Amino acid sequence: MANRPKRTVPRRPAGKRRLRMSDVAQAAGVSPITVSRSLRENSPVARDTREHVLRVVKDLGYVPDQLASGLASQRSGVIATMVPSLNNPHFADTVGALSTAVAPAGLQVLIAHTEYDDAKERQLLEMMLRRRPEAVVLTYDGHDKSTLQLIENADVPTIQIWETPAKPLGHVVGFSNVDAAAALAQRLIDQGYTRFCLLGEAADRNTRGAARRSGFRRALKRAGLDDSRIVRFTRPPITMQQGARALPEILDRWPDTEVVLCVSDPCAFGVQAEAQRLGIDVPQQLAVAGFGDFDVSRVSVPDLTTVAVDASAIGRLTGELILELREAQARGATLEPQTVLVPASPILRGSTSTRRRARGKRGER
Amino acid sequence: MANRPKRTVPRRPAGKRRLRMSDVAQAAGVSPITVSRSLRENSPVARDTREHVLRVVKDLGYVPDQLASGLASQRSGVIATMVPSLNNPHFADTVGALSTAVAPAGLQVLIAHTEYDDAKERQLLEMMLRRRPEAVVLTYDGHDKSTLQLIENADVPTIQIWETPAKPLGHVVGFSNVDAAAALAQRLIDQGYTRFCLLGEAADRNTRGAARRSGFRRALKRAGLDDSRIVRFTRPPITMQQGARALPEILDRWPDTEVVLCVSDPCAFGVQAEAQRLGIDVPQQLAVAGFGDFDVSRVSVPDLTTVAVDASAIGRLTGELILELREAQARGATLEPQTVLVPASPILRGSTSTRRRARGKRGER
DNA sequence: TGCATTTATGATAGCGCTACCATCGACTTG
DNA sequence: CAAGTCGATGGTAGCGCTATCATAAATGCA
Repeated sequence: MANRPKRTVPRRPAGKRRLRMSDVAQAAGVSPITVSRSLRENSPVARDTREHVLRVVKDLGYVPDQLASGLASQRSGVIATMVPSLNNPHFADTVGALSTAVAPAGLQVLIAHTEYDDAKERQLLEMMLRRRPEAVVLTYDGHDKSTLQLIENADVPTIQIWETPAKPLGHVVGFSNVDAAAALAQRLIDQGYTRFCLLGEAADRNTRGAARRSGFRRALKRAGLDDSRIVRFTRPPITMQQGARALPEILDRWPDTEVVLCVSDPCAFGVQAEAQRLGIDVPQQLAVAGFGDFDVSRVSVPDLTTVAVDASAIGRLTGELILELREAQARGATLEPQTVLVPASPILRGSTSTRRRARGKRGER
Repeated sequence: MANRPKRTVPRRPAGKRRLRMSDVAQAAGVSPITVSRSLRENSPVARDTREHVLRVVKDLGYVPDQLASGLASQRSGVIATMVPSLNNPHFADTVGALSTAVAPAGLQVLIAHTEYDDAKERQLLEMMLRRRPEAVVLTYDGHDKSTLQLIENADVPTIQIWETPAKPLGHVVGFSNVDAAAALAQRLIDQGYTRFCLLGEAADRNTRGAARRSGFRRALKRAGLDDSRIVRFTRPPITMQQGARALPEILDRWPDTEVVLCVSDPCAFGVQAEAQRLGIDVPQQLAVAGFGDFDVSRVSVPDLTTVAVDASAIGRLTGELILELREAQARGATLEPQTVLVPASPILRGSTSTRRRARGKRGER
């Protein structure tokens, strides 16, 4: 059993080796573990020792290696977040608030955008799971089976946001898109509107757009109104351009339409802009409503009726939930699946009239 | 030299232990290293062996641990990206394209948003450096000293995007905001406009907004025109609302203004919407131009004159550059600092008139 | 004062993977 | 046919950190 010779060449060239914890320890005259403890709060180190070590850390410009730390502690410090699209101010706000909320705990948010594609979602999720995230945040209700399997195997806390799924995978932070959309439609029905057209995406399930359409239709049906005037685009997100292109089709198929209910504000802005281009007065000849209370809806002329959602709150509350989960885990406890609701309520603005309207006006155009 | 007893309790409870590579190896009847090689392309494994191993991996639902892999290989698979704000369609496009470009190589993009705050930038950058990123992407020109020090110490390839800094830290993928803004202003000067007002952020350096203003002013100065009509907001990003609120001030201070040049499209849209609200015709009484060719600029009525920038191309080219760097590093080579330029050119649309204008029209309002 | 308890620090052994070198057999080549 | 070459696989020793246990010193309590 002859001893092989020790490694002759170190893996990293010795000349420009990166600083390690042991280098700091040596410089500070303590053991590496004391440096480790000094760098973490809530570790039993004498105040003087910690101050001294931190000074040395700063002087040397030492930056700890979180790959090593994560491997040893089995805590990656990563939160995996799947969003359908980065290019959506709401998700940007949510993710921003989430990362701000968890940053003090040293957690970072890793984002993947699925582009509303199941296969891509699965693949990206697996990529994220390799980093052993401490929580997975999903901005989706529907997921295909292999994705669900992946999450189940991973044994990681899951938080679904921007939704209230019928069968949650774990925790939930969101609101009911169905109810919020229905509430908006109801408000417009109350004002005397009767002929609605719905603008949204093709899918009939598993997207927020589908949920909103279903809410719109529920309100119309309950009021005994026609809920069959629907224009569908391919897949989300629906753009301003698509909204603009849809208006002529709507006017062509249902010339007496009074209100266009859109899956989201950008789409509604497109409709409104196209109406302006065509010389159709909003809201006198045609009313328009969106969903989400985007910036553009507050600035456009007239400003847009919509549903206000507090995107930042969703992110913040998600972050707080994650911190709770983490703390519970540290205590060896587990948290029951939580459902946190955030408000989402209609805001009536200039793009829909507040007075009861005479019927048929638009039909005469 | 008595042997201490071996650890009695394993770190992870044995019951629900996560699958490791050695489990896969055992199940497949090969050594762990063969599993490792099978999972990576370009590793010398017999085709049959690899297929067999991959099947076992799939059957067991094994997901490799990238913390461990990264630590051992000294390749984190992470690209650190600093953006000022997530809530900006351009950066969203750039980051999206970047992550799509590098995904095939197994790289993931870690994003931090600095909110245009130096201290925050430094802190977030250090957080990212702990993950030992393989490249750092900065969407900023100006950085304070301690940030620069951090990057220098980290010894990591750096790519500055959306800019062409005077003194680049490393590689660059972007365009000259100064030149692009000057080109837009020049086109408008060519059309006969003479009285310009500039709308932008407070800072005079180190932001894209400052660079654009300086480009606008350069063109005005060269044409012998007044470049002193400037309205400044606090800090970027400038919103639609801020644009809207600025218009009355502009009209008050310089009633004969012909053109409002804005630091970005959202701001320009705000100005245009406010003009509509005030009954000022765009472009007949007032012309408006933005920067960036956002969605809203193509849909609004009239559509907005702007500078088109290919945000996705910046991301894609950055990704390709990173892959090149990586490959070079694998060969033991190093790449000279590259500068990759993307096009950015003015687009004249309805918010500025294409006909030479009679002067003073607006003054008569 | 003596003993239990707490506090501060250290030594050791992994965390799960891959770099490095070694080995072995098959194949080529003069 | 010996010697070299190459392709496939494996053994070992880390990567840089922290969990765990051990130990020494300080403190509390009767």
